Amino acid sequence: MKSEEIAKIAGVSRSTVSRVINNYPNVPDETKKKVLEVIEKYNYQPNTCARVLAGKKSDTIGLFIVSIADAENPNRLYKNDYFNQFTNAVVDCANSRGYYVLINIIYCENDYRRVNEIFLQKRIDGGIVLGTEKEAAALINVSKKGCPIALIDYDAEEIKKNESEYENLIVVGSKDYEGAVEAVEYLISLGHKEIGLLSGRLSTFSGRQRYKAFVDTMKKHNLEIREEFILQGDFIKSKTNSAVQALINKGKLPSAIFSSNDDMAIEAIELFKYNNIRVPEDISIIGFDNITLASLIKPALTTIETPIYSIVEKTVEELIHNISKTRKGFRSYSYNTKMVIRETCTKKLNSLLTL
Amino acid sequence: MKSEEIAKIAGVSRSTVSRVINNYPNVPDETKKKVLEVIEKYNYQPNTCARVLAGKKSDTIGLFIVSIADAENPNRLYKNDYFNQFTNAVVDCANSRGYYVLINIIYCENDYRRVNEIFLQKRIDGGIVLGTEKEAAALINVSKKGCPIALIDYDAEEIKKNESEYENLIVVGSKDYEGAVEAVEYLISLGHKEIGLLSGRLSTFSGRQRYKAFVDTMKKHNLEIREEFILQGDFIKSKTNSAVQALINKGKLPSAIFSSNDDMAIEAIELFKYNNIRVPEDISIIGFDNITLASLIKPALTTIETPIYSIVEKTVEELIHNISKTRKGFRSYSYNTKMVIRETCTKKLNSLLTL
DNA sequence: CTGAAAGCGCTTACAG
DNA sequence: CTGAAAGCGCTTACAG
Repeated sequence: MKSEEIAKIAGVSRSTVSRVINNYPNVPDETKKKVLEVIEKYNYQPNTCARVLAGKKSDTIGLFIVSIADAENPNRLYKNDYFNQFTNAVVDCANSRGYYVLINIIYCENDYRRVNEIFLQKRIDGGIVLGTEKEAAALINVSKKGCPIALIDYDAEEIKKNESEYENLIVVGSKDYEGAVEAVEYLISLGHKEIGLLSGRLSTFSGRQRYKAFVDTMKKHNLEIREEFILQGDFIKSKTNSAVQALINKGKLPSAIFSSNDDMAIEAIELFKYNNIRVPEDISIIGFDNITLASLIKPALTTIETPIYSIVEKTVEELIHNISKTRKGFRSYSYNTKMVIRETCTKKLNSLLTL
Repeated sequence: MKSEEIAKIAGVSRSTVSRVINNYPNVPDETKKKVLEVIEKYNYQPNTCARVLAGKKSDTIGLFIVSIADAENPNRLYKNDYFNQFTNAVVDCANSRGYYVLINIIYCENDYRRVNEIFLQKRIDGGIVLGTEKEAAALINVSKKGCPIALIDYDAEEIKKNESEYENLIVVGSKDYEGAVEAVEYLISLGHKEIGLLSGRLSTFSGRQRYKAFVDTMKKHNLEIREEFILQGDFIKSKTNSAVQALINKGKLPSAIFSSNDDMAIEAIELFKYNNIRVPEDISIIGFDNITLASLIKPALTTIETPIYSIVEKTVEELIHNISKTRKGFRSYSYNTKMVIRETCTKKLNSLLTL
């Protein structure tokens, strides 16, 4: 069934059918009604490709999930709680605003060009990039070519320097620096002085912010930052496992750890348990993100919550503004985090743990 | 950039450019090379809509997630571990085979027609429906209109009766009946006689299978099925919560429960804990699915694992076969489940719990 | 207010 | 082996 057939049955021209479908103002109610009835009766749906080819939007948002670091895992997304929450929030928010979502996973650096390809293929009206790494420059160029792009977790300051070039770009994220400061201050307020860091990938903005906040806060309190207590987990469970195991093997633990995300914190807790190191009695640990798991593990994880749903909702809304040109110019938004105190942190005890 | 420009630069016609792009056999290597170089140089990507309009496939699979039962929750997918795993597996499998994934959530019965709409709009080459309910008849009709559809978790026997009508349909699932029998047999083998059921939605195939397996196995062992121990959780946390709380209020508990999925089992465990009922000392509980959480909660959940990744992989593969007509006719596949013993089930103790 | 016609960017018989 | 041309199903100036 195509518009011409609808037109014939309704006794009008294709043009009029099209005007009805696209809500043109100057169609008399009677004509409109007649056409709509035929459309309804025959369950007619205009061919999206024909519409796009004729100049309409595809009403589709591309979601690009950067999963480069996890390259060794064949099923990258399959059990990643953090990405899951984002993905689902994007689908929720976009669907409820009449947009379709085309999901893509960026497995390797070479895959970055897929963003450009998919845009050039006219499959999407705009894109959301999640887990943006430093190498994302290519993406930013896509936005220069006219494709509205929203980056989640990216350094907005860097872009602001040349703001005028980035008309089609949006950056949304959370106040990770402030959140991480709160986490470290909390540990210090509990009496901890020997505090370790489980660091995320420094090629991500959030990784760098959380790292910097740790260093700054320790310095502010004149606390020593011991190199052996800085563990490079890179937001990856397997890396975290080796790093923590190496620390345990050395025999000397900090009394508390700030972990740059919950995934790593949970991995560390599992490993401590396995080595008969009690959390929080022997070592306190605080995470970041507040993923679903955080409240369900035992002991329940104390952490800093990132407001994922708010971030995604804003991202989708602003992206749609850029797509429909109802707003323009580079914009960035940053949401407050919130500390969620549960069971994995306690006051520094006097007794020192001997392994 | 369009194919005509590429043609001009390469000194050939549009037709030849198209033949190169579509790998026609009778293009001399030299011509092919020349065209490919220009394409490469200018980073040309053919417009997907124009291709589809001219008769090509869209290389896009629609993923439809039926989330009707959760209608009271505004962010339906956002924190649903079970759907997450499926979604991500679909994206993984499809992307790695060169297919794009268009995700849609079916919030209410009225949304079912979106499957048809999206297909008529020519947005997708085929669809996967997850969480199919009995009302899915409409979907099956879509497949009759020529859109390849794969149903996950649906009663294949019902379709087999009129198999020849369903050329474009595929059904994939797990052997839930056998898995549930194994779960109940396990509880019985531990000495339990008073066994309760936390039942899933009976409008789903898996819900019915798991229910039937419970009843059959109890009968087989001449064990009484007490009506007050059959709790209708409908696969929903809030419903489970009320049902379990009502049971606790009555003051008489079974010594073991078979829960039709992990989500409900975990909810029940939380509630038991809150009421100072110990798992597994006071009550044993076994789940179904083996979601990520199952191994992480404390006590870790004993459960029946559904091989999600295998199911999805097969679904995507067979759907692509139907799309590209390399295979045809109704087919169904069912995967074995596997019991995963952890910490929530123990031998029936002699001491009776008094609340 | 509305129809005829051009055009969107491809693919593919057709003819040579 | 390859080009000219028709056609895919829409939208939208254009003209009336």
